[in-house]
Amino acid sequence: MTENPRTSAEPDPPGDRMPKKSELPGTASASVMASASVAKKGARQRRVTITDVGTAAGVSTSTVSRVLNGTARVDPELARRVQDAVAELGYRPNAAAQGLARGEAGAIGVLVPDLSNPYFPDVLKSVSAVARSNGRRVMVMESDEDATSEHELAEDLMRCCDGVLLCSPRMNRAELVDLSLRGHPVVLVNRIVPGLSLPSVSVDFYGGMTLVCGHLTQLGHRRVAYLSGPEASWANAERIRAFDAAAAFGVDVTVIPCGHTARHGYAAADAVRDSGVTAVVAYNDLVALGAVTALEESGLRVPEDMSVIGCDDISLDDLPSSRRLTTASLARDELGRQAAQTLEALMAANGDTEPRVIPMELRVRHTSAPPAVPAH
Amino acid sequence: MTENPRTSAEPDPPGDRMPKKSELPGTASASVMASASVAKKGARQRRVTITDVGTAAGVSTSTVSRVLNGTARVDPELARRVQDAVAELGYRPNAAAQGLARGEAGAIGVLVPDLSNPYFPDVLKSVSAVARSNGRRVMVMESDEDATSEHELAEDLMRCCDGVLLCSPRMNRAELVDLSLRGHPVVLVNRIVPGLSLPSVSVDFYGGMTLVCGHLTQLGHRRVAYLSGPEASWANAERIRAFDAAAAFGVDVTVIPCGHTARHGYAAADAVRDSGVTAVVAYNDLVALGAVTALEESGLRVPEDMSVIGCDDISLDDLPSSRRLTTASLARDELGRQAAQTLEALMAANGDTEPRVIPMELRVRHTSAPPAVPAH
DNA sequence: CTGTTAGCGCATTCAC
DNA sequence: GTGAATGCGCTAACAG
Repeated sequence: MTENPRTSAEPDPPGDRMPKKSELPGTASASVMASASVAKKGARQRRVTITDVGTAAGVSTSTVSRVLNGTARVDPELARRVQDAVAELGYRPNAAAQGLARGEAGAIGVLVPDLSNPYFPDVLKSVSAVARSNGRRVMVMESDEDATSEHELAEDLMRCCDGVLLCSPRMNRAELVDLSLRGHPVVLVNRIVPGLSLPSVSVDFYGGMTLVCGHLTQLGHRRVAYLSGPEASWANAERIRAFDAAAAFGVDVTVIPCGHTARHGYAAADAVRDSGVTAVVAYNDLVALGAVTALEESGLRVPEDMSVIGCDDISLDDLPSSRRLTTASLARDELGRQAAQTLEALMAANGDTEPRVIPMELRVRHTSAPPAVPAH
Repeated sequence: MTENPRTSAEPDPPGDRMPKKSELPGTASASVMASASVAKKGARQRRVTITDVGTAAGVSTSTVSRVLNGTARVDPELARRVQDAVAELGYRPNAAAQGLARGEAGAIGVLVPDLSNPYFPDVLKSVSAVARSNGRRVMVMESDEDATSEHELAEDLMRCCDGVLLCSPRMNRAELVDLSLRGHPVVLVNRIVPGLSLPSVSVDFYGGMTLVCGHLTQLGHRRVAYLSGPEASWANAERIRAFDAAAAFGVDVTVIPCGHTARHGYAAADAVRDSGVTAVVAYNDLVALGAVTALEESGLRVPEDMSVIGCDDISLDDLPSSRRLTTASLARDELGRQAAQTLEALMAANGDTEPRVIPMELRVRHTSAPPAVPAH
């Protein structure tokens, strides 16, 4: 034990200090803590309302509302009394009541298929940033890659949020149409459905995979495997579409059903070996790294014996790996930001946003190389 | 292109089918789609309310409410008419109004410091499972390891949720006390604050690290480094406390300030080398894997030259890595389940739950071995 | 500038 | 078993 004995355990010694004025309301009057202490947890006492505040401050509820929301000018003296009362009573506005009266919830919802993939938390961060800058909360829900529950979750979200971001939705077209008919702000992220009137922001996976194929071709690869992701994934379909097109350049792509996790990639390694390819492209970086692991465990060298290419470029920041994965990269923060902005515009009825597309770039790193036995 | 040409692109060919009856309400009447189509997105038309349904069905709003909530017996004929009207109109209850009237939001909130660590999504899954089984939504917020914003986010959550789960909160004791005084259901996950009246569910990190130290000792290690996590982390403090105690067994632990991500671990590798230890314990698996990567890149062999031990055991399921990390493991789903149940009990006023502790187990895998030059 | 009056959409007493 | 009336807590006209 050399350093920093244990100071980090309790940032503040017990009872050391009370919250600073700037942190908490309720420091204006000496009786604050006393009245707060009354709020024992046993007695589910009636929450303090705006009326209580008004009474305590000797003003009407409208005035309280005004100073709290800055809706209109209020006599400084009254404002002070209100704020004191708020602090004194520990008043917090009731979100449901505000929502009802204002006609909006003050929150946006985000539905994602899988939080375990660092990809989504990253997107979420920038979504949250713009949402908060607009004074809105963010409500996250995860469908766990389950297309069945997704529609219901989306409905839930729509019921309690002013707008919803559907990330990589797996639900079928009909369900999407159903949601789009609600007249509720919804934007699609990474899913483009022809004929659907929903704004969308998506990544150019087709372009990204085309770059990957080009890279592989120039390296001399001819036979390539693709570890396919979730069946209902639009992103997956786009990647496959790119491989289709690549056939014109002499690239023969074998699609191997796989999945979206490292575990899936790990399990698919045998099939990759057996397929006789010299390179494999994975649905995403997680799958790719899983595959690399299994491939190496089975005695193959990457990239000498087998090139492995990922997608999403999550490895750099989020994943620990001695393998610097060659991958298709995108600005996840930009994706999140544009999605949130599009939704914001929609909610402001400044809609009619045309489909936005985030480009991909090829990142050549250490898992791609010419094939051991060049084609021709 | 060998298989599965592109069928997965659109699960349903455009216009192929409408939602099945079991999936969606609104199929009862032939005019459903027609009326739904009226809901153009441009005209922010008034949402259909329970009154509209009542009118359409020729009953009072109370009756509508009754059939919708199953609150009381209703004439089957009327019930049918109500349900038809609901379907026809595409009625969805307004969450805010329900919340206001019922006096509860129908949701619980979960605050986590970092969604990018697979640890939290895992916990979230089981929290969601029990919440949903209780008919409650789950609202997730991320503080991004920022102790400053955490208190505010928690307040936000409390305002719109019936109960809140504070996971690994970084805020200081005073802020925690402030929240605990609100008389609002809150349970602490992975943070124990003496004298605080909040129920808690936490992992026995102390015990876990003690096992790790024992393992290392028996292997023959005497000089060990600890890559320390966030300063405000209780879990981090607990780990350090265990190292303190381990000193009695002749283990000399050097604490190296580090962080909570793989990148942090990667960056700290030099310091580990320089410290002259034969083994290093990381704040978590992410950090450990980052360290392994850097260590190996610098020419050291793991575990021959340096043992590396993690914490949380996320590598197995979530992380791709050719390194099977020796680590301290816990049942994350159990942690989430117990936390959610404790909160549920609190909300039902069946509170007074005593602190729950989730045990840790040692998982000896491939990154720990006897030191190259055994002590003595 | 401020107080009074109406709802927001729904659940829930009450009478019938 | 059903409808009418009341109120949840708050905001937004509306008068003053």
